[in-house]
Amino acid sequence: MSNYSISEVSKKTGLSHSALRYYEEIGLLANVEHEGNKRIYTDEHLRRIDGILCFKRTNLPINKILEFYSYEENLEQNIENIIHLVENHEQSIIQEIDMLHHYLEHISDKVKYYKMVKEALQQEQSIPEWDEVFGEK
Amino acid sequence: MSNYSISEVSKKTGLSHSALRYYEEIGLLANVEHEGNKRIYTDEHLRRIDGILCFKRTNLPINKILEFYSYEENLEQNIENIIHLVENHEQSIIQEIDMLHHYLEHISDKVKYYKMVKEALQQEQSIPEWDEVFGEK
DNA sequence: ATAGTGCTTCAAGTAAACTTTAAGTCAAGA
DNA sequence: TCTTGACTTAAAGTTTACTTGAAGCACTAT
Repeated sequence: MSNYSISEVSKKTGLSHSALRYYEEIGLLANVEHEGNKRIYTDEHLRRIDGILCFKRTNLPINKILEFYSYEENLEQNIENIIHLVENHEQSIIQEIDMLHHYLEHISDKVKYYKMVKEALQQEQSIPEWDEVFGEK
Repeated sequence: MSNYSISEVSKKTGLSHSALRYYEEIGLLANVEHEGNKRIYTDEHLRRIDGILCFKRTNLPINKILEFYSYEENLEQNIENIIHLVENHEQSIIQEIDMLHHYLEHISDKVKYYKMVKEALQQEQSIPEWDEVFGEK
């Protein structure tokens, strides 16, 4: 079990100093000891930040992340709430992935189309129209 | 080819009146005619909005969407730029999907874990610890 | 003694993407 | 004629998640 300065945590997690202080201020990162006037982070904090980043990167807003950790503090009373929260989040990630897959096709079609346009320009041919190429879609 | 009021477009696209006016203001939705004091949208506009929403929903920021349509206005001069933009965007969607898949596993583990906790509570057994269950990960 | 480094606090500022508010226009219906 | 409903403009306000700035403390190196 080691202790870390804010700079070390920043380096390890990719979060800025100010973000770390902000998370502490809003109660997302609790129990950070202040030795003298300096913060000391532990491995416990690093694990918590990992969890926070997992939620953040899947677009769970900070107030929901706060909600999650508040349930964690009193798990027995909030077991239904926490299951509800993580299941909802799981579903929203699945839907987000689906949506991205769907629109990715459209974007890939755009890539194909503009590459055809480039070819046509190089060959001094007429520029293909979208509907000629992807008319059926 | 029909014409549409702002309310009709709002209903069809899901964008609010104010969002539609905002898009026009920043130049994302151009050539909207104003008959008397009212906006008239065409099928052309609806297609454009479809395109905008495809970009938006895949998290391309508005300034990049503006950039895309500015290249479109002068495609021959900007064919390289537009290919670059859409290819980059395609890659970023692919990466985003990968990341979501990755973190989805973690979230699904959380779902499993809290369901086990719930079971244990109902059976009045001891609450499993995370590391006992997912210790290897 | 002085300068530099790394941290501190607190308040104010920022960016993106709209939304809200206030005040007004215009045409149709009772 | 009066009101209602859909629309208009312009400016200010909102939300989220931080970032930046100003001023200061504590320790080390010169």
